[in-house]
Parts: sequence; C-alpha cells; structure tokens
Amino acid sequence: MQKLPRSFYLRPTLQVAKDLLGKYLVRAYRGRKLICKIVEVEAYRKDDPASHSFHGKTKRTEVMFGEGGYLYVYFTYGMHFCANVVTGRGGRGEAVLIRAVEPVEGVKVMRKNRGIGATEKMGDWEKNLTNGPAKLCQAFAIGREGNGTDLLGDEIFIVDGDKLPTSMIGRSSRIGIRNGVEKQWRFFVKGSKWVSRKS
DNA sequence: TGGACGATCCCCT
DNA sequence: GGGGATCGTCCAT
Repeated sequence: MQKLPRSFYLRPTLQVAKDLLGKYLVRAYRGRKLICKIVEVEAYRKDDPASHSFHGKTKRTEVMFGEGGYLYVYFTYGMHFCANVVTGRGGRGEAVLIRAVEPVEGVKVMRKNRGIGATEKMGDWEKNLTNGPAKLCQAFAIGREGNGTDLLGDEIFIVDGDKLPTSMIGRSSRIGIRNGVEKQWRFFVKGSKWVSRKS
C-alpha cells in the first residue's frame, strides 16, 4: 500500500478529514510496525472558535500553522496526548484530530502500551484499546516528542486504504467542545465498534 | 507569578 | 451518568 503523498494533506480540511476514514495509520515502534485503520476524525478549521489555532499562532500551536502532512500532538487534562494531522499549505492553522482507530497489526504491543494486562477482565478490552483520541496515542506510544513528525517520513505515516462509500460515513457535532458545537465536523465509519461514542 | 481551564479517561454509582 | 485526576498553556495581574 502506498504512503499518502503530501498533496493529499494540502487539500481542504473537511475533505481530508472524510478521506482519512478507512486509511491506515502506521507507527514504527521498536523494530515493529503498529497498524490501525482510522474510523473517526474531527476537523478543526481557521476562524473556528473550537480550534487551538483560533487565538493565533503560539509556541504550542506552531506546528498547526505549518505545512500540511505533519503531526500536531498536544497535551491535555494534565495526563493525555491527542494527535492531529495538519492540513493545507501552511499559515492557516487547520488540522484533523484522529479520534479513534481499529487495531490491525501489533495488538499485543498496543495492549501493553495501554497497560491492559493478561489478567484484565476480558469483556471489551479489544475495543477499549483505541476507541478514543488519547487512547490511540497511548497505544501507539505517541507523546510530546511526536509533535511535528513528518507524515512522509518512516516513523509515523498513513497509507492508502479502502475508499469508503458515502453511505458508510456518519457525521455529527464534535465531541467535548463548548464553542462551535453547531458545526457538523466529526466524521466516523458507521457501525465500527471502535467509534468513541454513539451519536 | 498565579489561577483558570481543557479537542479525556477511568472508576464508581 | 457523574466527578476526580493532574499539569501545560495562556493571559491577567
């Protein structure tokens, strides 16, 4: 499968968001490859009160204001990291938050990274692995040092996958924000058990 | 220099 | 379904 080219990320943010569904996020980790299919995303745009870039460029949001195709990782709630794909030609401060993914390869390692032990109650541990933005960062061992990673490099990248029919793509308000809730900029794969919540 | 707040998660009820 | 954990970032003193 082909690594997505820079041009993929330079397109309009909402388009990139929708097209990321069904693509594969790959992480080179200690000589292995961790692979997950993207099943839920949110778009954050310029002039969007919910976006970190809304109040202008700061040290924290510097990567967001760069060229598309780089990873913007931020720290929140004193304990969690979330990963975004920067979009556009640069200077706009737009990105797509990866909210949930479906494990494909490296489940054992991801499980270890998430701290889900062998004796853990089995119930829904598989779903619990990556059904949220901070969970997938933990499973992929993506932290502060992942901020600014070039997605055309070999550490973290995205490869082509299924082209999903429109009928399989759900749309809703974004989760966990106060301003901009009226915008329907969350996209997800209908029926996937890894989608972070019903809506 | 301090305080309010957050694109979340987990555990408890 | 609700609240506590926990700390970096940003803006106001």
